[in-house]
Parts: sequence; C-alpha cells; structure tokens
Amino acid sequence: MAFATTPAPITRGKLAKRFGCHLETLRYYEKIGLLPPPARTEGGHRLYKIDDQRRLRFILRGRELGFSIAELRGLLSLVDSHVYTCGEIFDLTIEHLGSVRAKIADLKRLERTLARISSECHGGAVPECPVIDTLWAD
Amino acid sequence: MAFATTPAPITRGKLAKRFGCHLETLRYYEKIGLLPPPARTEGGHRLYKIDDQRRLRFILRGRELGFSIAELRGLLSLVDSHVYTCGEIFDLTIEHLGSVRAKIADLKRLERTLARISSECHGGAVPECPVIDTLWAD
DNA sequence: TTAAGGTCTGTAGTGACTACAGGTTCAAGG
DNA sequence: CCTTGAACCTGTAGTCACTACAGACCTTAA
Repeated sequence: MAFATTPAPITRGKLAKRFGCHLETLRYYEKIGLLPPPARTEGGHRLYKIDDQRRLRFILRGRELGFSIAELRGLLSLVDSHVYTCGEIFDLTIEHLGSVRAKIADLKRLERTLARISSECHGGAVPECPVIDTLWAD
Repeated sequence: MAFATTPAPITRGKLAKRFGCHLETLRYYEKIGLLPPPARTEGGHRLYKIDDQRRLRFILRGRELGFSIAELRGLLSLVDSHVYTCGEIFDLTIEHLGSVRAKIADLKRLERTLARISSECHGGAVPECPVIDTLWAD
C-alpha cells in the first residue's frame, strides 16, 4: 500500500523550465522578496518545494494579467494575511483594469493618428512625406 | 524700417517650459546624441537656437507618436542625410503602427480576462474570491 | 552689491528583468 | 571511485527613457 509522497523539490533550472520563465527571474523575485528564500542543498543549490512552485505560479499568472510587482506584493500580502475579503481583491482588480483601459485608450489614439498620417503618404522615391511634415511642422 | 531679427536663443529651463518637457530630458537627449550640443554662454549655460528648438519639437512629437528613441534616431538620420524618400519613412511608420496594434491586441486580451474574472466576484466581506482562485488554481 | 533662483556637473535611482564572469557543486558515465 | 561537463552559485552591470538629487557655479533684478 503506497503512501502519498510529497513531490521532490526541484532545482532552479527545472523550475524555470517548468513554468516557462527565465531562471534569473527566480533569483530576482527572491531578492525583491516576492518569493521566500527556498531550501538549499548542502552545497548551496536552491531547492523549490511544492509551495514555492504554487507561489511562483501565482506571481507569474498575476504578471500575465498585467499586475505590476507592487500590485502583486499587495495581493500577496493580503493573501498571506489570510484575512482578505473578496471586496478588497475586487477593488484592486478593478483599479488595475482601469489602468489597462487607460493604456488601451492611449494606444488607440496613437493608432488613429499614425494610421491617418501614413494614409496620406504617396510612398515612392519622393522626399515629400506627410509623416516628416507632421513632425517638422510649426 | 525694422530688419527681421533671429529670435534670441533661450536657456534650458525656458526651452523645457516652452515645450512642456522636463529640463533634465534636454540634457539626456544631448547626452545620447539626439540633440546636438548647443551653444553656451561665457559661464557655460546652454543656449538653444531656433534650429535646436525645431529639432526638439520633432523629437517630442515623435515620442508622442510612440516612436522609441532608436526609431527616432533612425528617422532623424534619414532626415539629416537629406536623401530619404517618402517610401522609407512610410515603411518605418507602418512598422511602428504594427507594434502599436500588437500592444493594443495584447492589452485587449488582458482587459477581457480581467473583466470576466472580476465580473464573477460577489464582492463583500467573504474570503472566497474568483480573482484569487484564478491565480492559485492548479 | 547682494540675494535669489537658474544652471552646471556627475552620479544614482526607477521597473522588471537579463546577461555576464569567475568560481563551485552535482550527477552520470566509465 | 574518478572524471567530466552541465548546472548552479555570487555579485555586478546593462537595458529603456527618463528623473532626482548634491554641491558648486552663473545670472539677473532690486
């Protein structure tokens, strides 16, 4: 009869590969205090347990959702405190969503302008160019 | 009968104020070679002539259009060479427009995900939260 | 003449990593 | 058991586009 075994801790390179992040990123997250210092071998190599892996996944997913390191620090400290409420998390998410929407709006303005200017280009080997004219104009 | 006078060159602070940029930005653009080293007073203070001001305006407008410093360097070197064609500038603009559109697409994906997840929130003082669940999920 | 405020320089900090260099440890093959 | 080569360790520096000093110097208006 087999007992449920804790999965073996893994090294930095394997963790990076497993989660598709750069291996230096792991050291970076540890340095800035997002990841706790992991256990080590006798020789000093890092060994990441399953909890470390879960935390890393949390962080990487947060990054994919566009949360900044500071925002993730906030989320993690709430979660670590075990006294967060859905309302608090919701507020942080909505705030972040607002900043994403603001960025989209900025970029769309940009896109419209660039599209308009470049649509006025004749192209070809002439030196008259609406893009340059726009940039130089008084 | 008055002669047309060249407008007096202005100092760094005044230039920054006139164009609404940070005054340290001017020193930065000079250091990285986007702006040429301007004339100086006896005491060493910078004096920006009308041509410097035009070039700065070009750069700042380019930045507003989202061109990177490297892209602007490319645009400026074409313009400085006096042998650019509208076709070349058009290509650079279209490439830039493509990267703006790619960023918009990325952010829209993000926005949809964040909106979906947060719409599942009940909010309130409970610790169950779809945002956190998403980040923690296996 | 003096006082205030603008400008000079070099350097360091931001965010979120990434890229070394030079040394140590680990694991697999013989 | 020994060797070899890959993986890992550390600290530091680079990226991008600025921004923020500190401490000294210059300019200008009263």
